[in-house]
This record gives sequence, structure tokens and C-alpha cells, in this order.
Amino acid sequence: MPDSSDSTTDDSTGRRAQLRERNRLALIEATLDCVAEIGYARTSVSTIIDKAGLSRGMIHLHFNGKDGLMDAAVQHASDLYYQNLYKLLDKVRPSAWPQERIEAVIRSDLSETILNQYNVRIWYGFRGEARERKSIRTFSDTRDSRLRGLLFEAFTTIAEATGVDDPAQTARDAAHGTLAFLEGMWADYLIHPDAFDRDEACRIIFRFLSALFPQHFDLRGAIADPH
Amino acid sequence: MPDSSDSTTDDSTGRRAQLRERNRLALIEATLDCVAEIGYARTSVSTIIDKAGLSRGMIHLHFNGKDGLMDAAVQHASDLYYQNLYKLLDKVRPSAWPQERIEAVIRSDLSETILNQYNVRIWYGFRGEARERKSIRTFSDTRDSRLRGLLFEAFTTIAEATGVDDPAQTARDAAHGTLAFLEGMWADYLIHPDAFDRDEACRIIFRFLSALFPQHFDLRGAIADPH
DNA sequence: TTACAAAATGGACGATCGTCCATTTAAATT
DNA sequence: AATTTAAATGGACGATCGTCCATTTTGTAA
Repeated sequence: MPDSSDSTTDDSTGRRAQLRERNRLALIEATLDCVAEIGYARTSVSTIIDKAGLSRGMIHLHFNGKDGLMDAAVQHASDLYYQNLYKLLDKVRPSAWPQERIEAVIRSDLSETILNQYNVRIWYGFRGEARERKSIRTFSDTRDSRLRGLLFEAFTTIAEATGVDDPAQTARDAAHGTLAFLEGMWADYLIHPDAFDRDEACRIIFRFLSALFPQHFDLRGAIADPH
Repeated sequence: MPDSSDSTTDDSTGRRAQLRERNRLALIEATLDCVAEIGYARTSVSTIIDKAGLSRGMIHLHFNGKDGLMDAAVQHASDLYYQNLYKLLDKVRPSAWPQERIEAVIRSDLSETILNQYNVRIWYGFRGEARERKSIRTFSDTRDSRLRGLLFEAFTTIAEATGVDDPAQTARDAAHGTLAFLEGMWADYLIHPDAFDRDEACRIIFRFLSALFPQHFDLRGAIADPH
């Protein structure tokens, strides 16, 4: 029997709401599991509820149908991606050089936590359907713009320090190029998950960055400002 | 009535075989159209034969079912990609500098002929299902290895000419990095087909390549060997 | 404990899936 | 012209799709 003091302060953390939320999340996670394991095309309502161990009607109850569940699953995958990414980026000390922040972005995006078979299958599984589902385009878009902002700011500082012709343009290109690099590495990992080498992927990116900004990067990553 | 001389030399170019091949191709093209227009997941036998204007049984007759047709369609898309790419690359004169060949690869892969809405939707539509269908992995793989060989050879020549520490390693990284760049640009185009700028994409890649090999590239592409 | 309401269940439903084959069409041969 | 045979047709078939709701379960309030 629940005591009376609980029931009076019952906002939305009652046992009822807890169970509801737990099932909602179970459906989303089962959906992502299915997309990762059998692909978007083969993921059906039956395979989802089978994996979640819940009943058929739950999908309609919580998400108004399969489409709604897919949208929620995409959003959840995006949230998880950022949650994990920023958890890694937060380890960089606030006073870090911009090149250290860039290195952190690159190493994080290619780390086992972020770039793994589960995530990459979900990512490409959904992206193949991006044309049809607006929520999925937003998903891809979001990752893009937030990371780009982070990189652009850091590269601007570096570009201005090196006294290049057009610092803004250079920084924009460098940010865009770094993102394209990471994207390409993800594709590489999708096609050759076993042969993929994280250190090699990092080294390749740093090789190009060190050529562009030799005072700020070498083959191993960021180097201290000369000053 | 066909004259007798034809029928005696009738290998596989008779009217019968011609019609057969025409229908076979129509099914493949209808499949690719469907994947490009509505995505892999929504492409069904019904939508394919509807677009092809042929009868239901043709798919089983020619390809032993939907799976066989999908495999053939992937193969066809791959063939078309290379056919168009090499048509562009063949315009480079045989005595061209290696940096000119690299520029040709980059500009070709980002040209309207190769990188367009139709192709990019097919590419990502199939890739999302790569996990499940072996033929699709082979498709992605093939593009990768053939282009890589082309780039590696050219970069090796350049790396050796510049007297870098480890020419083979440098060339491998440069080829790998260039491919990752192109991959990233394709992803960019998929997500932002309207905002995508081909010239800007080229410039970004050449900015990085010119930093790595300043005697062979500038922001506009290849430059003549100094000698 | 009883009554109420929210949540969960699981099967019914029509639509659509991909496969397959009896039949028809038409090219090639006699 | 008659015959043969390869190609094409289109509907039947069972399986599975996603939706939805009558019913049951279960947390909460009276």
C-alpha cells in the first residue's frame, strides 16, 4: 500500500507513470535494435513488439502507429549520439587550445562509444529512408549543424592566429572538410567493420590538418601553441 | 518473314532475344527508379511492375523473385556508375600529370553526371540495406577498391617526387583521405541537395590537397610540375 | 474494500506482400 | 499454313503487413 504522503505529491513520477515511461522506452529501444539487426526495411510491428516483449496495441497507444514510433526512435538515437559525444567532449578542460577541442571532436566521433556496429547500422539504416521521412532528415541535419558550429569556432581561432588570407573562408572549409572526413570514415566502418582501424583513421585526418595548420597539428593530433 | 540467311546465323540477337533483353532491362530500370523515388523499404513487386508496365510474373521469370531482381539492379547501378565515371576520366590525356588524374577523379565524382539526386538516393537507399544483402556490400566495396587503386598510384608518384619521409604511407593516407572526402560530400548532397555547391566541394578538397602537396595542387586543382 | 480510470492486452480486420502456375500470346521452325 | 516452343500474362494463394478496438489487467482514489 502506498503511503499518503506520496500520493499527495504525485506529479508524474507515480508508479503508473513510471511503468508507462518504461514501456515507451522499451518500444523505442526495441525499434532501434531491430533496425540495427535486420535493417529498416525488414523492421515490422511484429518484430518490434516481439523483441520488446510487449503487446501489439502498445505502439498505437503510445505513438499513434508505426510511423510515430519510428520518429521517436530517430529522435532517441540522435539524443543518445549527442549525450555520448558531449560526455566525451566535456573531458576537455575549459582552457584547452582550439586544436585540442578539434582533436577531441575527431577522436570522440571515431571512438568505440560513438562509432560502433550498432550505431552505424542505425545511422545508415535510417539515412536510406531520409528522403521519405522528414524527422530523419532533421536527425541527420542536427548532427551536422551542431558539430559544424563547434568545429568552425575552433578553426576560426586557429585560422586567425596563422594569418591566412581569408580566415573565415579557411575556417569554414576546414570545418566542412573535417566533417566530410568523419562522414567518410563512418562509411568506411560500415562497409569494412573488421578491417577498420581507428588510429589509422585519426592519423589520416591529422595528416591533412597538420598540412593545413602545421603549427597546431601533427600526425598524432593537437600540438601546443608556439607563442 | 525473316530471310533464311538470318536464321542460320541466329546466335542470340533474334527478335525473340532482343525483346527478352529489353524487358529484363526495363524491370531493372523500373526497380532503380522506385528505389530513387520512394526508397528501398517501400519498393515492392507491385510498384516495380507498375512502373515498368509489365506483368507480375516477369520478375519470377527473369530473376527468380524480388531478391534476384534487387541484386541485378544493384549490379546495374554499379556498372552505370563506372561507365559514366570512366567516360569522364578518359578525357584526361594519357601523358597527364598524376595530379591531373587526381583532379579528374575528384571533379568527375562530384559532377552532375555522377553525383545527382537520382544516383545519391539509389546509393544510400541500397547502402542502408547493405548489412542484409551480400550483393550490396560487394557493390559498395567495388567502387571503393577501384577508385582507391587509381588514386593510390597517382599519389605514390607525387609523394615520391616530394621526397616525403614515407611515400607509400603518405600516398595510402592521401588516397584514403580523398575517398573519405568524396564520401562526405555525397552525404552532404543527400541531406542538402539544394544548398550543395559543387565548386565549393571541389575547393575544399583541393585546399587540403594543396596543403599536403603544395607543389602539385592549389585551391583550383592541379598545377604543373615545377621540375 | 470498493469504485474508478488509466494502461495494457491480443486478436480481428482489410490491405498488401512476394511467389508461382495455368493459360495465352507470338516468335521461330517445319 | 501448320506446328513448335519460348516468352509473357495476370490472377490465385498463403503469409504478413499495420491499424484498431473490445476486453482484461492494474495502479490510484474514494
